This record gives sequence, structure tokens and C-alpha cells, in this order.
Amino acid sequence: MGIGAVERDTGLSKDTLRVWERRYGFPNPGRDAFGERVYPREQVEKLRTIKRLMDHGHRPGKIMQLSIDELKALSQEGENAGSRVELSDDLARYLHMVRAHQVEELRRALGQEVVRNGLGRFVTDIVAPLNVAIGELWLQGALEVFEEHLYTESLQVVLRSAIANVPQSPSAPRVLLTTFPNEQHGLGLLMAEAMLVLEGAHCVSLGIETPVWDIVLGATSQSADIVALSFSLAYPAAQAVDGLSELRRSLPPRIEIWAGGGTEVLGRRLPDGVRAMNSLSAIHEGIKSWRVRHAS
Amino acid sequence: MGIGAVERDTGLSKDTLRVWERRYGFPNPGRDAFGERVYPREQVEKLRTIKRLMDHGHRPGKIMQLSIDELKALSQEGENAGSRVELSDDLARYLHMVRAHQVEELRRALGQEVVRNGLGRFVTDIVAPLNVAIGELWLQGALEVFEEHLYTESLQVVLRSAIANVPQSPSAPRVLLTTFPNEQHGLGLLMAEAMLVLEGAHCVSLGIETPVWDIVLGATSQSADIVALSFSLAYPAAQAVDGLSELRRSLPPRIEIWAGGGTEVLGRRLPDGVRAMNSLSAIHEGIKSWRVRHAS
DNA sequence: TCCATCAAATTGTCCAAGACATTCCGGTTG
DNA sequence: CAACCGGAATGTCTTGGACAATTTGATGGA
Repeated sequence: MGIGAVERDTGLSKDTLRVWERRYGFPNPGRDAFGERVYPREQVEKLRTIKRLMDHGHRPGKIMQLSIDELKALSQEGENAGSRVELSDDLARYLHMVRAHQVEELRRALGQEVVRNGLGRFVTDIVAPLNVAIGELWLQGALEVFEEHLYTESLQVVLRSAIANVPQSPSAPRVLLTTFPNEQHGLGLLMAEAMLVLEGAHCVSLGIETPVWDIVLGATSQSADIVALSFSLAYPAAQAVDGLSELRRSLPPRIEIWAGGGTEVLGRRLPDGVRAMNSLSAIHEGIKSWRVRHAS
Repeated sequence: MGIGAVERDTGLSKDTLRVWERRYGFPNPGRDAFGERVYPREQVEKLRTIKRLMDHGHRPGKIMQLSIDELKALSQEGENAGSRVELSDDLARYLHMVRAHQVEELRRALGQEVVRNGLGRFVTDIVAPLNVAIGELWLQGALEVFEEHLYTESLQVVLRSAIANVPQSPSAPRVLLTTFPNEQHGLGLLMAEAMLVLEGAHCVSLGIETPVWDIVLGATSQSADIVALSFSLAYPAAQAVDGLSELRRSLPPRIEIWAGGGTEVLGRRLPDGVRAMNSLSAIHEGIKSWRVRHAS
């Protein structure tokens, strides 16, 4: 595998790959006939594992020298340190369906869950913890890419259909939803949209990866009252803070900015004029208080 | 704007940006206090235009020296050279809604169109030409990013809901849909899924950007009969051919590979054992002939 | 007129080692 | 216990050269 392929595969820039090799001695690629780096399959695997661990707070210098086995141990350690919630029966059942690739069963079961307990509880009690569980499996490398894709796609279908079925009462506030560039995770967005629609808010989603300037254009053109941004755990905190600052500067003060998703971002001090939605249930309070503030 | 930001914004690699500067004298960024490149807004704009023209076959060396105005003239020339179809009234109406940011009206109108003429004709007669028109506007730089996002999101909502409403008759063949890495355009996939579902095929979508190896895993785990890949016009032909070859090698011969979307890819000779779907209507024939071949 | 072949020009990617701004960690002080 | 600070850690950017891969354009032949 060439350095370009590894860059695409791991998300580590060519510069980073070369500098790691220089500094840490890993990766340690061979060379082809033209003197260019050739990465063995196993090293790419290890790089992926390292990237996953870094996304969860580990430092490269500390973990670079570890063996694959030690890295895996580290992954599981993280899992144990986290809130070791005993999985509910339902959750375990859904997880099993994902890992057994039973797409239709999964979709049917999830769809029934929405009908049985309502969309709100579905999102907070099922989807959110399921996402965490899937994230942990992913961190451990215990999940194939296509399994994650199957899961994401299934959930997307169920959520979108549920959102479409919420009786529309096009009332204030108007919310524009999207993510910053480099944030490709759209499930959080859909979950937020579901919660917002349930509160009777008027939602317009731009999908993922909208440049800051286009968020501004979109918000004004849609007369949005609130711009809602979703961040995944992996999103670099610095980039998030920078983007939020710029957005706050560019947006009229009348328009609120809500940031939710990964808790990492919310740990840092957000720019003034940006509201942190620490949980999905915070959306309920958020909308309620917005309506109080705008009662006139 | 730093070189990293320009890379993200334009899709041109840092290496390419530096080598263009060295060879063509453009871009011609200033330097900040640390000696690092700072690209003025206007140059980034021009870079985007150049990138768009390159995606449509122009060579960098030829167009790099042209002024913004000359580039725009070139864009429109391409438009005129193309099949200059007079837009139907409906199409013009939808285009206007997009450019006027009337999201709700657009969605309602599209939804009605589905009901009135059926999903099949909706996809072939409305969505496909609308995509072309939007693509041309985009090429001319006459469309903001957020407008394109609004359009994509709206169409996604309408298509997904329509697909979900097709009465399910889970029959053969089983089709796995996805795109290769770096192909983020998902509308083509949804259009294909719509056509396939109408033919009574059993569809499982992996969403976008699935690595080849995971396509293989997904296809086998879902017992797929056909793997359907979607390509946009911009997708590099070489990458498509490479990916398709590798996929063909890795997949049991029993499983067919169908490639559709951008006509660029289909111009080149595809690897043996890969079927080109030159148009959406070809899907109908494709499924019919598959059923004939597998009549036993 | 059309197609094949081949050299030349074009173009993107890769390499090397160094520099430095920024972030993070650990220890000290208030 | 919080705030501060120095040093280590880390990713990104720099330069200029090299070269494989693709495209172009001209030539020759069917």
C-alpha cells in the first residue's frame, strides 16, 4: 500500500506518516523499486488502531511503541473505565442483529420500537446508547466498516421515516441543522432533528459538511432563529471552537447557535453566544426556554 | 487562508498547490509573518473555478493563465456545447424554487410529482434532468454550496420516503448498493435504488464510501446477486477502473457488478465482468435479463 | 478516412530534512 | 486546590528535486 492509499485509509496525512516514521520509528514501511514507501497490511491495521485510540484522547508518543495486543488491551481498558452500563436486553438484541447482518430484522425491530415507545424515547433510550455501544465496538476494531455502514444506513432510514411521520405544525423557532466541514457523521444531526421536530420546531437540515460562510447564507435565507451544529467525539476541539467563533462573529446576534454531540467539545469553554446542548434531553429545555424568551 | 484550508476547500492537495505556484505562477499567495502561504479570497475562488473546469476535462496548463472572466466564459461555452435542452416548465419551476430557497414548496411539489406520475417517471424525467441542470449551475459557479445542500437534502427526503412507500415484494435479485471511497455523491445511489425497488429487486444500501474489501464482505454477508456502484461525473476514471478491477477479482464470479452514473467512467473500457448501466432506464432491461438468465 | 504507434510535453505525487507554532504534561507556587 | 510556567511532544509547513503516469500531437500505414 502506497502512502497516498494509507492517507485515505487511515485519515493520517502524508506529512504525519513521514514524521512519525522519522521520530518514532513506526510505521516502518518497505520501499518499492522506485524508493517509495510501501506499507504492509499489518502496519496499516496498527495505524488504524492508533488513530482510533488517539481520537479517544491517547497521545501518539505513548502508544506508538506498543504491540497490537497491548493496543487492544488499551482499547478495552478504555471501555471498562467508561460508564460500564449493563446493556439492556433490547440493546443487546439490536447489537446482535448488527453483528449478524440482519438488516431487515433490525429495521423492522427499530421501526416497531418507534411506534411502541414514541420517537422521543426511541432516540434517547435506544439510539443514543446504541451509538455509544457501536462506537466502543468500533474503537476496539471489533466492527467491520460495512457493518458500521449497515447500522448507520438502517438507523437513517428508520429515523428519517419517523421524522417525516411527525405531524407537522410549522411553528417557531426555525432551526437550521448541519455540521462543519470534516464532520461526516450525520446520525447525530438526525437525532437532533427528531427531538426538535417533536418539540414542534421548524427544522431545515443542510446535511453534513457545510462551510461556515454557507451556514450564514443558509441561516439568513431560511430566516432561522437557531443554528444547530452536531459534533462527533472524534472532531478536533480546536477546529470546533474556531469554527464556532467565526460563525458567531458572522451571524447576526438574533440567531442563536446551539452545539451538541461529542462531549469533548463541550468540555472546553465555548465562545460567548454559543449554547452547549449537553444531551438530547437538553433540547426540550432549550426550546422551552427559547419560547419563553421570545414570548412577546 | 492557509494552504491547509485551501486544500480542504478546493480538494487540491498541498503538493499540487505548491507545484502549480512553482510552474504556472498561479496561485500566487502572500506570506504571513512566519513565511507561510496566505491565499487571498479571490485566488481561492479562481482555484475552485479551475478545479470545476478540470473536472470537466480541461487541462490545468491551458486554463491557469486565464482571467476569472475568461474562465467563466469557458464554463458557459461548455454548457452551450452540451445538449442544450430547453428546460421544461416543471424543471424551470423546480430550479427556481431551489434558487429562491423555497425548501418546503420544493419538497411538496416534488412529493406531489411522485404521486402524480409515479416514482419511475419521477426519477427519469424529473430528478435526472434536474441533477444535470443543477450540475451545470454548479459548474458555472452560479450556485452557493448551501443551495446545493438544500437541493440534495430535499431530494433525499423525497426519494427515501418514496422508496419506503413502494410495496415490498422481497424477491430476487438481491442488490447491494454503494459508492467507492472518495465518492460522496449519494443521490445517484438513491435514484438507482428507486429504480431497482420498482423492478421488485431486493435492495440493501451501504451508503457512500465503502472500501472495496468491505463491499466484498457486505455482498457475501447479504448474499447479494448484484453489487451496484454509482459514480459522479467528477470521479477520477482511473480510480474507478482500478477499484472495479480489484472488486471483480475479489468477488465470486456468481455476483455481478453493475456500474452506473457519470458517463465518463463508462466511456473507458470497463474491466471484464462489469456491466455498464448507461442510463437509469437500462436498469429495467438489466433486471429483466438477469431474471431470464437465472430463470432456472 | 481511420487507426495504430511512438516521442514529447504535461502533470500529480513522492521524497528529504529542517523549522516552528501550538498543545499538552508535570511540577511549583500562591 | 487553582493558577502559572518551562519543557517536551506533535502536527503542519517549508524548499527543490525527481519521476511515473497520462495526455497530446505527429507520423506512418491500412
